[in-house]
Amino acid sequence: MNLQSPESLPPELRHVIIHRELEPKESLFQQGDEAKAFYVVETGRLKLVRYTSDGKEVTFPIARRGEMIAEIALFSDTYPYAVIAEVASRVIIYPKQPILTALRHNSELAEDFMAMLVQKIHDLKIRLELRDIRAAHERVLRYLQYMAQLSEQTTITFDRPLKDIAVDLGLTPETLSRALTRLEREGIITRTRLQIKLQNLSAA
Amino acid sequence: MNLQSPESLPPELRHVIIHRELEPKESLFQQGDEAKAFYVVETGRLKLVRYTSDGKEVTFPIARRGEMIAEIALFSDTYPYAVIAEVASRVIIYPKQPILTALRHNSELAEDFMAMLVQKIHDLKIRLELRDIRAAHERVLRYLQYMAQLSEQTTITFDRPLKDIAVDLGLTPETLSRALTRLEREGIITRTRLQIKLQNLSAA
DNA sequence: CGCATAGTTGACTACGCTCAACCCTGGTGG
DNA sequence: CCACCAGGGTTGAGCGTAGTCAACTATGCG
Repeated sequence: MNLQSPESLPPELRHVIIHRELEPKESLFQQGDEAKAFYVVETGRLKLVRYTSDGKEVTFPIARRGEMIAEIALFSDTYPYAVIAEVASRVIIYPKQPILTALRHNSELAEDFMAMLVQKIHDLKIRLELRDIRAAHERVLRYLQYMAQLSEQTTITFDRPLKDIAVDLGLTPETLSRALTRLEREGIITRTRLQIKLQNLSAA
Repeated sequence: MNLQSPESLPPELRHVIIHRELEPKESLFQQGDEAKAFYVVETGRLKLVRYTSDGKEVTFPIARRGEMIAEIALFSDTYPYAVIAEVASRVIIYPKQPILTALRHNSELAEDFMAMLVQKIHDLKIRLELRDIRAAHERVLRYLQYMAQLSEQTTITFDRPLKDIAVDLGLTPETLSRALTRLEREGIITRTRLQIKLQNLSAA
């Protein structure tokens, strides 16, 4: 049972979910809208946009397939931010009341949901930790090590452009590029296009 | 019913929880230890430390009373990081199996737990968003606005030293100090010690 | 009264950002 | 098949700002 793959859900929940296709720039919901559902990304790439009281906006990327969007909706009346598709995307819609009811009555589902939340917390912490590493090349290296660890490989293949990785890391594409060439020059990684191989995981 | 205040818990859960006092520098658990419990901070201040494969360490502050620690333990076999008390601290211990059982059988408790997790995700996202604001004074201002919004006040009183705030914001104390004096000089805030008042929430 | 710690201020440095030019690749159309 | 174009990636030069180090002040506690 898994909220990321609806076909595994129990029938009473499976038939209340809807899919929605979004075109580039189309918004899934606006900041302040009534919180009616939470979502899971099926395909595409979206971003979260928050408008602050002084009118500026802060954005936050939502990239990965299977990522939850607006889980806060379940425990809040309105959305505290807007979500906008960056490219054509497809999401699963879980309407608030039905999913809350299902979570209450189906402990297995609730457990899966909790595990997803916990995982997300872990991911966010990692990302925040990375930001505390000032030196770009070290931050990138730590990121690569983390990715390698996840996939249990020493070679990482990116499924999206480096400039997207850069914003995830809080760097500009230029700085990321320089950091990678530096790591390569120092013999810590080798790379071909979007493939990067870590050389010696043990050494400093 | 609330995991942050044990007296509100049902008896079957209340009598399995334990409290633990930690002295400064004492560790709650080590990275790689078997995940036996998750925790909630009652008093004090702790930090999370992760040792990377190349021996360096990355830390992460855990400050607030009521904050959960190691919720990942519930869905993982080992702790992926260590937690160490920075000052004398006291935590509630929720042993893994009993709490998992309670969450399965008590949907109200599960809902409270999910709400806590969702809230934590929200907090982490906000913190991550703040890091994307490069200019120190703007980052600080955004942080102050966010704090003010939470407490629905225009005056913020800090319960911990500014240098702790600084690390939360990813700044050095010196830079935070300069940012605050700048905001004050520009008439955006006024302050006395650890009290800060936002002047005009509307203007840029 | 003195000590420890927090906070402030100053001078200098370093590193990431910005802007700009250029290369390379892949896709499209004549 | 080549010409063109668009986007990603790389490289370079210069700048700005946060970090670092150090000295000093303020505050609170024994």
